[in-house]
Amino acid sequence: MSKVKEKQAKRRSEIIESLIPLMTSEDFDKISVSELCQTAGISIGTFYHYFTKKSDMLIGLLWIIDEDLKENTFPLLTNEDEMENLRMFARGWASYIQSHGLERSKLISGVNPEGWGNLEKERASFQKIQEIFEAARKKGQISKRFTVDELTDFFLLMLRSVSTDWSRREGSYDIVNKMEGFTEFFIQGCQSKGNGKTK
Amino acid sequence: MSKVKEKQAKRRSEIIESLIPLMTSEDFDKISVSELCQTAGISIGTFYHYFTKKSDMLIGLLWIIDEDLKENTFPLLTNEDEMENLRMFARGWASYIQSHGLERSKLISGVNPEGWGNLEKERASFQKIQEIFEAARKKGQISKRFTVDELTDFFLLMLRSVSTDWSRREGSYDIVNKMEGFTEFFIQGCQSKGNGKTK
Amino acid sequence: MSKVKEKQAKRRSEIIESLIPLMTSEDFDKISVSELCQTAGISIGTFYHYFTKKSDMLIGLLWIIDEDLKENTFPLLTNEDEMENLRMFARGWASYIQSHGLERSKLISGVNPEGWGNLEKERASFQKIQEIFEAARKKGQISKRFTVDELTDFFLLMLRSVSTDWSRREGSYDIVNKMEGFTEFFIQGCQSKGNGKTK
Amino acid sequence: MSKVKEKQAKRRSEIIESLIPLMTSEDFDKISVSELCQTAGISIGTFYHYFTKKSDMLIGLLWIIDEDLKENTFPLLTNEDEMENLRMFARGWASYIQSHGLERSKLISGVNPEGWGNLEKERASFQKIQEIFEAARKKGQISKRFTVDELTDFFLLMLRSVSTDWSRREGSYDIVNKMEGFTEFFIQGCQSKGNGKTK
DNA sequence: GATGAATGAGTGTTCATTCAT
DNA sequence: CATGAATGAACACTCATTCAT
Repeated sequence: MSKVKEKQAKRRSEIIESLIPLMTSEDFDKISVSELCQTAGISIGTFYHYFTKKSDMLIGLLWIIDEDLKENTFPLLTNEDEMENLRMFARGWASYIQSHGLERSKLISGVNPEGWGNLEKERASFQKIQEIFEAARKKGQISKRFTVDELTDFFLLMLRSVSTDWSRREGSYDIVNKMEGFTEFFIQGCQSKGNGKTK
Repeated sequence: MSKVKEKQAKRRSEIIESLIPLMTSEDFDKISVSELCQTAGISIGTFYHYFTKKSDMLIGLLWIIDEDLKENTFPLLTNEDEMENLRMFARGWASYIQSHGLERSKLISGVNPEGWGNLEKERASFQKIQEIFEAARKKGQISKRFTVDELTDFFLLMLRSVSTDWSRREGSYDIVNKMEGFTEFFIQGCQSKGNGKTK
Repeated sequence: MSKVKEKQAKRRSEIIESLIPLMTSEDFDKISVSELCQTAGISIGTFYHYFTKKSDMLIGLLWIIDEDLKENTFPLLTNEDEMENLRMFARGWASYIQSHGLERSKLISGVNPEGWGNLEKERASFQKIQEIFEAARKKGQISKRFTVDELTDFFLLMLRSVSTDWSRREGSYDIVNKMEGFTEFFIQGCQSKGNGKTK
Repeated sequence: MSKVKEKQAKRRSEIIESLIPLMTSEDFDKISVSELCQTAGISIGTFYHYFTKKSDMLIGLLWIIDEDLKENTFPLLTNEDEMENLRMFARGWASYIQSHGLERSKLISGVNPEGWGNLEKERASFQKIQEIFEAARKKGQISKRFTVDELTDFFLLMLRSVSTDWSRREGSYDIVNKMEGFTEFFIQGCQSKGNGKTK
């Protein structure tokens, strides 16, 4: 990357970083560009100097977060037991939130899933989780009642759910611990064989 | 209710009913009032005759659905075993969807959760589920790892998740059966005691 | 047409009429919608109530003018001698300008030909002139040096040229008489057989 | 001119030359400065180093073209018969287009006549044609029906018309020959004495 | 009760121009 | 000389809401 491009990329990241709190506290569609600019302390012209379209900002934001995830969490997911990888993923995710502050909690698992079309499906986190479940299915670790897609959706929903709750309570408890609990919840659930109505 | 009021309420309901397909197929914020009116076959003036604000329509819609739920599903939730009530609720909900068509599936558990403020929390379905979990907590049926609010959120997320998946696949499988599977998934999960890493 | 639609059409025409002076004095692209609205004494909302896009206004304007032309001038163009029809067209056009005021002079032959794409080619006036030249070609009344398209372009250019001049001089001379002169200029020119360099 | 100034002028010309294809293929107003810079391979800063305003570029462009015209075509216009000078001008112009490629055809007679204010009237080509018609008037070579200004306008319109047509057909015919035909058309027309309806 | 014309603040986006480096 | 980051007014267009008929 040339010096100029590098500088641009840096500034772009700075702007994005400054917008994370706003982005996570409100629906993206509900935030106007001028609001975005006021928050970032830049002019509208500057915004459009760095982002071609409003939605480019969002994509940039997700990209930054995914890069972090890829770098720090994905390398740890090498266990033979896929359920262990699931635990690892959840733990890595919870730690990430804890070290980067409240705001990002929603962004890893998806900010505003509705209306994103296929954007979410292309994201690193989504794909990684899907990979794990696919491997688990092959190894016979998960109940045949549920499809891989369903479990992926559901696992992401859980991540979102815990993160939202933690945000709502303003980080008043240990999210890593809580996350472990829910992960077990999840793992027990998806391994269940019967229909629960055993006599 | 006076004769006049009754007539008004009836017309209001008619309008709402005619808008359910549209409401469920798109994000409420993305639908304009004029689009709403065109679909319902009424003028903008008429719309504002029956609804003070655009969002009143949405509230009315949810109210209608909740009424149905209250009338047909709630009376069945009288079992001593709260987990059984949970199963009942899920089954009632799945049946409702099956008999009323694809479109309403999202509306029971919430159309556009984000940005609703506290609207969701005031809804009958949310409150009923919360009641069940509170009772279950008192009876010691659920793990202490999770709060009632968390479980309520999570259960609703699951309902949404299954319904969304079913919509996406255009009703290609038996939702009642699928729902039972996920309910068991859920029940097993929330009864889990350990953290899964105990040897 | 229903009562409502009729009323709408009337109002639309009123708005267009009130904008003719502005439309003819400046490049359409250079006039902003808000300027248009201020001139017409309506709000931006009202403008968009009657016209879907800014350019719809322009099309409406041309339509009104063409309708007038069709009604009053076209029926006269029945002479066997096509050059006589050309004279008639030019005279009808000049009269129209004289009775409707300065402003419309440009609009018959085209306001801003550049960037119109094929809009101009679809206009009644363009097509009528083309028809006349085609008939003239068949009857052997015009030199083979020039194509029908070229002559049509050129004749319209002449109309525009005279009208622009007359506007510039604020109607200080008799346009009908002037037009006759130019029409003869034109007719002599397009009947020329040689290449002018005969020794 | 100082060495520095000279170098500046040279660079300015280079930039202008590199922009001719773009300038002639699109409406000047529709081309943004950044587009101009990208095409010329310079930065926005550099552009504004050489041109005070965007429109300065256009004026510079016309100036270059006019210089060429002055140098190569004007010296030939010395015939006693002004109509011969007109033929010469048209021929010189057509040759110029043929040797410099399609793109410049519009630029000689004017790129975007509308909205130029008096810019066009100050251009060398306009003034030269006007001089010819003035001389012709004095010598009694042209009909008294038309003013010098009208004929000048009209002659330029013809040049534009032929050039536009040639561009549109991508140079598929011999423009010099075509131009001769139209010049004769024009000359015959402007020498006409009667009103054509005399018996 | 029913209508739809009218409103105007608000939206995302463009772009000529300035200026510190 | 050259750069491109920064600016902000301006643009076309949307839409929830009001109100006279």
